[in-house]
Amino acid sequence: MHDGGVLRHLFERDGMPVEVPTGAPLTDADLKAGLLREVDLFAGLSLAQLKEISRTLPMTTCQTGGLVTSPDVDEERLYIVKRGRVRLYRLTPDGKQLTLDILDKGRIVGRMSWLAQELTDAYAEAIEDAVICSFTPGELQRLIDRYPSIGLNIIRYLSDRLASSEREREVMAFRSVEQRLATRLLELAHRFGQPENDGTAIDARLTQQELADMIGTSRETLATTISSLRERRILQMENHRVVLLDIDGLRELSEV
Amino acid sequence: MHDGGVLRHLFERDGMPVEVPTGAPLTDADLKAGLLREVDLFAGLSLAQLKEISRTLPMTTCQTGGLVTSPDVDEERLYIVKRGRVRLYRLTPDGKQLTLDILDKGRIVGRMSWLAQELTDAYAEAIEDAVICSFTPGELQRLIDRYPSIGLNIIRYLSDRLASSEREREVMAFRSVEQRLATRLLELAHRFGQPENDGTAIDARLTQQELADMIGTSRETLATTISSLRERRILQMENHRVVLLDIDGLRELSEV
DNA sequence: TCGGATGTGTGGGCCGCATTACATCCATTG
DNA sequence: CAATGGATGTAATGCGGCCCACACATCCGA
Repeated sequence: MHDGGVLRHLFERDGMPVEVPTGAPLTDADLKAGLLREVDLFAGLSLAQLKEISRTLPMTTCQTGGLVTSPDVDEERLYIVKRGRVRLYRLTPDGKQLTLDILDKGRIVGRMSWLAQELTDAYAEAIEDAVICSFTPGELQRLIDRYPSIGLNIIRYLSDRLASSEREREVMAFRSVEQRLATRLLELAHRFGQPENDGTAIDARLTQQELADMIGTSRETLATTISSLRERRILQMENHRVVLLDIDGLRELSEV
Repeated sequence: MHDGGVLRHLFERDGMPVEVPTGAPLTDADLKAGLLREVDLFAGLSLAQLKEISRTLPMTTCQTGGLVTSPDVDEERLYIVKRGRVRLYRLTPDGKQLTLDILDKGRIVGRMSWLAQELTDAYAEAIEDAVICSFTPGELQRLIDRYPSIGLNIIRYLSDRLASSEREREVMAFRSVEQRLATRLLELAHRFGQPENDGTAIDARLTQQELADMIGTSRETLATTISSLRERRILQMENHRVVLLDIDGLRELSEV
């Protein structure tokens, strides 16, 4: 098993203060309002309203590798990613990880008794330096009372997540590793892809272990699958960058 | 593959009117309000408000085996189960089914562009005679405007579903068939169990195929797993009824 | 300069499970 | 009453993928 993550967890669990929502709070109101603007949760609000909101919300930074939150944190709180990327994952008793989602700008995680149970057993780790903003349940309640559209935005967000989560269940149940990998790479390309001379690069540093955790397989199996796809000129992968060379071929694999 | 479901789908797809929200609408306002009362969605509303609501909502019946709705239905609509049980499942291109959830009293499914994408690719089939009530997006919007607590109830509901869906992803990724079966049986017992002289019976007619679809395995593998558990005096299963004899043993299996 | 981490590539053994192929054993229904 | 079709039990076979055990490369910090 890949012990990096696990050991870090154990370490941090053992009384070490979780190092995270600890960065220096940002101060510039306009900057903060600008960041909020890109958040789906606040879609439909005016800039003035965003400034109003941003005055009250603490915004913190979290550096790569830090835990934004974990099941061990008792406090109920909702986190919104403003900048950077956060990996949401579950940890099995024997140390295996399953990455549930990569959250970027505008996405939310958290746990509140009356909302968002999702994080009950999931860890959230910054995989890039991230700017995070967070609420308590009370603050969120106030916001919803004042701006009802926020409630609707939450509904929309949760139901998107639910739809894709249930799609994943089917994929895990019936598809081979190669098919799951193809599916996942296409999705990553859709979300983080950028054209490159000879194909589409996925703009994220990914180790093979991380990819394996996303599709629920072992590091070794993933490596041989990648090799096979590389031989077939479907993709290439070097120093943590994946470049898709034959999107159509990949799509064909994923759809069989 | 078990073609019962598939053939029925094909049949119904081919222009046959989906036979479902077609039962005679119920008329007694008090009865309807009583049914609404048990629905989480309307938690927190007074009986008078429920009567008010029930006047406007169509309530229909759907008999065992009927499809409440399917991805082929274009209309956007939200369904609430009042009576009976509805099985929510996905269908793969090659005819395999994965049961996502069993919905009973008070649970909702549906698809709306601004809410509840969940049903985008899922079928909902009554596995017992059911009473269903449904909204259009407009009606729901009106209800939320009038009774904001409904919006919060939806959020709570979706986030529950999301949490359990993501738990399922982990289970599918890492657990053996026996472990998945144990986990699922415990969950079914929790939701539908009733004590019996020698154990806990699961109050639902379940074929082995249906159980297999719930945990994403084949009918044959499930049969041998059941046999093994039966030999170990952990459960018994006869004419579509499962009785758990050794809950602790089962829990031990599921937790390893 | 030398370990020690950390990431990658590959091969062999083993086992879980999908698949295939039957054989019962009902419950219908003609 | 046979006949049909659904649900069940079980055994043989093959393969995908996990686990283990390496060999190697790169990038550190001491």
